[in-house]
Amino acid sequence: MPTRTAEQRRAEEAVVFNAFLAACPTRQVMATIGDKWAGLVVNALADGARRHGELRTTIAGASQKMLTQTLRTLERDGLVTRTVTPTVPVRVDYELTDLGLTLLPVLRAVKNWSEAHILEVQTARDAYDARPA
Amino acid sequence: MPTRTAEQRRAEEAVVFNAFLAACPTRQVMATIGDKWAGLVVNALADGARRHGELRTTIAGASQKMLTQTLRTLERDGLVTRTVTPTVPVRVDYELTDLGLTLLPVLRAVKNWSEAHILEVQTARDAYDARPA
DNA sequence: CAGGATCCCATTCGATACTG
DNA sequence: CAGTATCGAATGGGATCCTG
Repeated sequence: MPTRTAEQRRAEEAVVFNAFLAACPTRQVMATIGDKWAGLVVNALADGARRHGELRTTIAGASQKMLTQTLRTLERDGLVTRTVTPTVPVRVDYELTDLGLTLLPVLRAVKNWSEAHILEVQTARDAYDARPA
Repeated sequence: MPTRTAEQRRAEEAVVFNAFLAACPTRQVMATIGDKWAGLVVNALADGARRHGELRTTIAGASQKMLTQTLRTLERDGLVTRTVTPTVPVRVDYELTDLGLTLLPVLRAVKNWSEAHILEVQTARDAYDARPA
């Protein structure tokens, strides 16, 4: 008899795999740009710097909390810069970094695929949902 | 005095925006491929059909529940096919559809960017985390 | 072998209120 | 204007048990 059952072995493999998964570059990036708001923010900054309030109104659906949180994440990842002008009241501008700019083509690729194939996806969904239970 | 305050107006705009957001093709697609497991599954199927159990061991980190759930989503979106062979025991194969295949270049684009820039991202993160509180 | 059903914890996100 | 803090609802995701 083996010292470990198949289930135990699988559990251990899962741990290893999850560690690998956490280190996977693609997943780390996906976790950022696949974020609900991050893509929209990057897009909003594509044409140049924007103030916090501008983004707030441009991306009307984001709560102030999520907007700030998203910007922090992007800033931490080196994709945007945060510039504070200590006037009264304070002025804060966000702008894509060079690294952030290189991300735009990737986002466009996703956007292009989406717009090109969303109808097929939608059709497939409708068909699936209309299937006999 | 206006019949609606600025806050009320913003709240209404947010509702409209969220409706728009839900319909946004890019977000819908991002919601699928940005999923924790979907990308890995599509990748695992890139070279051809795989059985449920094969995927289970290939993607060791996914619980059986999440694997099935992910496959259902992909199937619903028309990205993979699910083929049941009614032997005993049952055999189920999953394979990318033509539509699913067109998604591979997009995933590769993300993967390429990730691998090319993850070090910069990591460096930025370290610098951010090491900042004076 | 494939996968449905349940339970349950962790995280996410939104709404609200408050600070410099 | 920009940002932080807190609370509660909703969701995601894992473990386990059970069925055809």
